Amino acid sequence: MTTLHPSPDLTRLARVFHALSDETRLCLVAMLRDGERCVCDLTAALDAGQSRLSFHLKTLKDAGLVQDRREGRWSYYSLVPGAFDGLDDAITAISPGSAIRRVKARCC
Amino acid sequence: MTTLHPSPDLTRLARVFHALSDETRLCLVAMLRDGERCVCDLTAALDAGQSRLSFHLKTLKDAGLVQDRREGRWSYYSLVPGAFDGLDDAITAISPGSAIRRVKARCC
DNA sequence: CGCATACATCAACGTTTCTTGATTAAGGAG
DNA sequence: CTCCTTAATCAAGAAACGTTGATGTATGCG
Repeated sequence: MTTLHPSPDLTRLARVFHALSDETRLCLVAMLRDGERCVCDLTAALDAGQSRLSFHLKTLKDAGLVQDRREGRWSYYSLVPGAFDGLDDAITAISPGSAIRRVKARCC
Repeated sequence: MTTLHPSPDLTRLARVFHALSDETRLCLVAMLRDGERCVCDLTAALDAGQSRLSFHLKTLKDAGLVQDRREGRWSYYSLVPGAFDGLDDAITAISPGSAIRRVKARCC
């Protein structure tokens, strides 16, 4: 769940890439690189509507890239440790030599 | 154009990720890892409609991930050398320490 | 308690993306 | 030239996506 290494499942990989395929979400990831942030900070920094960010944060969360933590009235988001490690490897893994064989039966 | 290193422009990065956010396209990338392939081979291997693959190949091409070459009646597609290098770096680059500052003025 | 804040969720809408089948263009075989 | 093949492109429709404003749900303050 935290790293892409073990099972470069195509569906999951596609979802991760989809999560990263939006500028707003890339900005969110960028900000979270600094560390944990509450939604209000992100909203202020990005000058974006609250429900809009909520939507994008959910997308990132569903892709397993960020996690949230409630504290009082605030939600704090942060990057899932290691979630970005091995993205290159995952791509490389989509190759005849490795996990692709399983996939091939299904799609290639 | 071939590598992501020099300018981790958010728009371009988002487009690359979008190109990789589809299972069919990930399969295509996987097959092209083996080397150059003509469209008819890809169509046969993926058991997909011709115009469908043409669409996805165009998407990958527009993102700068694959290139094509005409030879007689056939079109041969292959991965753009180095296009996948530095994807990790690009993600890392979306961080407060580096190019993000330029971006921040625009979006963060 | 009532009220304000922080955030998620929903509903509606416009936009983009993907799929399918038809058409078009260009190459080669006869 | 005619016909077949390969593949790009187009047009139409379906599905997914992203935005906005409204509503819902906690939490905390007075």
